[in-house]
Amino acid sequence: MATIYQVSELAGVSLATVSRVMNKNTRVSDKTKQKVLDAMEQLGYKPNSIAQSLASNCTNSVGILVSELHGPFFAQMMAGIESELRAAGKHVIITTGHSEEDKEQEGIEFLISRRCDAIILHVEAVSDDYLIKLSEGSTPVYLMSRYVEQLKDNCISLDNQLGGYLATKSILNQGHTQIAYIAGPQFKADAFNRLEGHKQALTEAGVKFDPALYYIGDFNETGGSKALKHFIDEKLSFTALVCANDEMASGAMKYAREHGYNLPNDLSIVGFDNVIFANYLYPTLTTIDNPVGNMGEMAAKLVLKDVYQNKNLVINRFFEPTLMQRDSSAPLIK
Amino acid sequence: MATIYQVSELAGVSLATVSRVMNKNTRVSDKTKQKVLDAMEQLGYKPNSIAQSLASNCTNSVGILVSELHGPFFAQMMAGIESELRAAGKHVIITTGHSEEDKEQEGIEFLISRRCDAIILHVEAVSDDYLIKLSEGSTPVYLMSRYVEQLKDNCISLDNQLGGYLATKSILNQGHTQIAYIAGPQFKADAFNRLEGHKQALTEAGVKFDPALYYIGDFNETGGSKALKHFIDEKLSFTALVCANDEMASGAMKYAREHGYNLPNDLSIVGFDNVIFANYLYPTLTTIDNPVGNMGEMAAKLVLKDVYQNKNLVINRFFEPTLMQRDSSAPLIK
DNA sequence: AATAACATGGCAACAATTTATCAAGTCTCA
DNA sequence: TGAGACTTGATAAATTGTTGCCATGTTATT
Repeated sequence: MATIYQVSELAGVSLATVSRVMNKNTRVSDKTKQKVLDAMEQLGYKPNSIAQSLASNCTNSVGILVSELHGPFFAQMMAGIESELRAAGKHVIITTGHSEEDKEQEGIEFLISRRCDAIILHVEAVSDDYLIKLSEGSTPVYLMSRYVEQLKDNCISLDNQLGGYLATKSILNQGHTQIAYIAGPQFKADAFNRLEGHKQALTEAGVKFDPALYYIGDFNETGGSKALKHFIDEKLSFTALVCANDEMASGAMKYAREHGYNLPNDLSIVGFDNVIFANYLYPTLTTIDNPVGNMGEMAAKLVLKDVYQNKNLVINRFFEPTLMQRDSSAPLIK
Repeated sequence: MATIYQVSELAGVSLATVSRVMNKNTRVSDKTKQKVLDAMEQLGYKPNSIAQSLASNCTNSVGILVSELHGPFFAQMMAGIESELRAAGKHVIITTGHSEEDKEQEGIEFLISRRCDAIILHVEAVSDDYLIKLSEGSTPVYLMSRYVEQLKDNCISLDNQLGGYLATKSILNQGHTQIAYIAGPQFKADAFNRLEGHKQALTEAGVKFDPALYYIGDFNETGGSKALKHFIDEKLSFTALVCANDEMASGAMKYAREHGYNLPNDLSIVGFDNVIFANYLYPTLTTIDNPVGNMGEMAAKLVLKDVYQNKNLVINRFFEPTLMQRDSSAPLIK
């Protein structure tokens, strides 16, 4: 690979001048500039980004930690972050945390040891205190879908409680009062807040939250199937089922169908996230739209603004979910 | 951040000794080793990976280029690659190519300019010649789901033709002979070979390939809907529909249901890839299992073996798809 | 013609490691 | 006690840039 020295030699200019052309700092005459650019072209010169990083103490890379690489939720988030950063010439280093405290910490340390200019985290197992301490270090930390008061300027969050509220409210509005709820793991802030919203809607409607109609799933399809099996095996009476995400809703739908339920007449089901396939289930899944792709883009913009001094970016740290009424939920038939 | 100098000072040993401890090359007495490790611990020393890369000409990073970040197919692939590399202390830099020639080239150049130790590509738009030329450069190139004869040692591929064959064969075995086919974009090798397999199965069964029952979709859900609409609008007669991937199959299923079809009795549908949600559609989708996660792991192993001298890895460059018979396809009712 | 402004060269310091080499010291064992 | 093996230090070169400084040369302005 060609080095800056070879470029300066071929162009017949000094090393400093080549550097000036590259960094657009000081003025260089158009003639000289062209000579240098031609030489670069001819040699196929690409600056060694490793050496640049060492000298400038800036790696042009942003670390991302997500729970899982697969799954439509994280995919949309990463796509949002990547497209925005890529357009600005930055790149992403992606790691996974698997929602386990030690793996999340390990992933974070890994990203920091790679000297990322900033890290964007979707962490679930690590404590608030750890995050606060972490952000006192030299690497700027940004949080997705998690709100920590002391770090509020660096949080991009969704009003999950509102989402949970909207989901249950839509079901209540359809006349249901016997409503089962499949929650996500309660150590995950998203899952906890969605449940809070569910309770809020119930309270508001004067319906008592029934712990028997509450089950904690794992956010996967199988968790949804298991949960519904549990409710049915317990011979509980309910006409609607609210799920903390679409995967569990689809698992529950499958189980319901296999056990003779006619959807949505026998059971109304609502999901959360509005992942792409929610619209291709049968019946199409009523769910809460989670603008996770936009949130990813916004996180990237926030980094570009804070860390890379990209001034003219308008930042919105809060996103609101909306109801997507489809066919899997319907008015209660008396 | 602490440097190696500070460690050597605190430990009271020379710089060379610290380096020896880190790189486990030469023997160092246990006593000295412990002193050094203690000093590192105390200072919270993390080697600067940038400087390491510069000096050792090895970045411990592998570049990955996929078409899209979202979508279950790529997610599973990336998850496979990442988990394997991560376990070996390497990390991944991920970029997208959007199946467009210039974007793919740009992405590749980007990864090379970051001095990745190797790059794993799932490219679709770029030519074979370009790839051959590329692999003559100093960065080792590996190809996923694309077979180029001259680079065969660096290709991890699926027998897509066999997959296409199996899909159509299963439908033929159920007595269908009027079979519509929704293909993927034919410049994509995967899509092309799946179609070849389809034709092969037809020929073998003495059924003529009917161009009228052939439509090129875009590999997305909407493409599947559009294709089926086309067949129906043309008033063509067919009892089965084979799709080149699961997304299009799910789009077609949705359209069929919305237009009064009773699945699978009125129409048998088969997909390809066996993405997770295929099993949660209604009816559950008969499809061809594509072990893309395993293929990702294998690509990572290949890199570990070739580039990082990890000897004891057994490499399998060819994968075979298998039929997943589910409920969306059924014997023809006469 | 004097002065200022601009363009460029040349040089050196710096970033944090790896790698190599040579010399010196320590220890073991016969 | 002396040979040989092992451990460690000291030092320097190499990696590929960035950055800043001062000197020099070239134009433009008044």
